[in-house]
Amino acid sequence: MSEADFLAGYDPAAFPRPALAVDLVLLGLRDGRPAVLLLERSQHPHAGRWALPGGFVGLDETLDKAAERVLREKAGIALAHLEQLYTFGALDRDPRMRIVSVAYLALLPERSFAEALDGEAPLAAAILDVPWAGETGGPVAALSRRGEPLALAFDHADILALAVLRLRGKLDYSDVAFALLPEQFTLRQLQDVHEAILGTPLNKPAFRRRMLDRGWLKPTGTREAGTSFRPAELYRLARPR
Amino acid sequence: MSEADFLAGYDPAAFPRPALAVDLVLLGLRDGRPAVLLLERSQHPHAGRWALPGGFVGLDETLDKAAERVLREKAGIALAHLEQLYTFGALDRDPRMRIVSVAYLALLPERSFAEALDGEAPLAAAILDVPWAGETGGPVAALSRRGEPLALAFDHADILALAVLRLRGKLDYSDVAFALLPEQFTLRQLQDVHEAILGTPLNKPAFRRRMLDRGWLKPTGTREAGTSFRPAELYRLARPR
DNA sequence: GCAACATATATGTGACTTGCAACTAAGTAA
DNA sequence: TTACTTAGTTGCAAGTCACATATATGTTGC
Repeated sequence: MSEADFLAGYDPAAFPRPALAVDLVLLGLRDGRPAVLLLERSQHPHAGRWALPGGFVGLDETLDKAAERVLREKAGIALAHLEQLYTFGALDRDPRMRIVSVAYLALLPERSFAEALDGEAPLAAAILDVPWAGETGGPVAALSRRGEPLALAFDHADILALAVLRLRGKLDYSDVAFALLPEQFTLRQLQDVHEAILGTPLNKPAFRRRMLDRGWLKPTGTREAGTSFRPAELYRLARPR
Repeated sequence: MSEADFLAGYDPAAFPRPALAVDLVLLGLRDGRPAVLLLERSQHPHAGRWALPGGFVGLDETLDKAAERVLREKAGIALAHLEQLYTFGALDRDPRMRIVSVAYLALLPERSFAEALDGEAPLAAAILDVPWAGETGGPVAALSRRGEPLALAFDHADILALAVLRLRGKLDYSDVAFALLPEQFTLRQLQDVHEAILGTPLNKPAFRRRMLDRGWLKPTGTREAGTSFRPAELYRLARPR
């Protein structure tokens, strides 16, 4: 925009602006299935429904910083892989006022996910039920521990659906999968992550070859402990994330 | 966010909000190279620099609608493929005040691109010089007609770089390329689009097979006109976009 | 009407990738 | 020592892709 256009068409004091928020999809794995951390809303609107942790963007913080703050304050998580997902701007997405929300995807290794659940924040885990294959897209459901679908607040079902879609799309050509694993992991664990996200079984030798040929993995020389059978080699990311 | 959190932590009247804008990457092809339409800024800040067309998001319009409006009002383009790219929220991206901008990618077929250039809006075309291969990523330059790099305003160089990156990534598995072509086109034209975006030559028979095997294309039965050699078959998209 | 020409379109082939099944290796447990 | 379970490997068929080559079909010039 030119400054003339700007001054002529928009007086920042005179025209009200949409509010700007960030919402976080806190995604991890539970029992080999994708899961998210949600907050139960106690007040209307959408009281009793489940919502993504979110917060407003301060004037003095970037979007990424706002997402980190929400991660810390609302979920009690110090560190996680965070990436911007999409910005949702429907007029009626929040009944109170116009709120535009920048959705972020946070990927939590199993341990962080469990710690966040046990922490101060009143978070609950919900299994993501994805009824479509590949990158078809479509709605997803968040299931309670008993397998019942949870009612989601606002447009958060759409945000969850997009999160799964994006993750599936990036899984094979990027290193996001490692954000869901501890620092050291076996190839089987890596395959389990891929299978959980994609929702389909993968061929073991082919997967192994592909991963090792990529050159991202470095064997540690140590093996996993505590198994009652042959322990697998532990790997780590060669170029740390 | 819970409503309690919301009311406790954020009084919409008391706390100032970032301004929210959309910026458009108007992308087309010129002489087999990717090109964008830019506006020269006449006022400070960044007077004399080149900027993406943009505008503020109204309280009563969605992000997509705001992008359509900018497309119409600032570029005089009635219709184009529009998709959200990324939301830029650095604190100092605009020296006047805090502005968060949702960047959109608009894809223009050659004809729309030329019409926009000849229209009312004072747009100029700039060739995109992409000095990296594949999806490496990195900075891009906008070149004037004489091949000199143009000084870009704000963080618009970053936005352009991301636009190229995204387009390259989506080119092969989505149908975005067709948004850069007229309704009817030859396979050679389609290949030219791919080569221009990717910045590398492609193998003809392989490209042809891949495209035809996808099942997206439908031969029209007619051929291109005006060639001084064997005219190629014209295709259209089977499932219109 | 006929060759020259330029490009469209099709075919053939070897290198590489992927999916699957069967195999060997290495640990625990009894 | 043997049974068992999972880790990790090997071999091969099917499919994909890049490249070279061959054929087809329009225009242009004579």
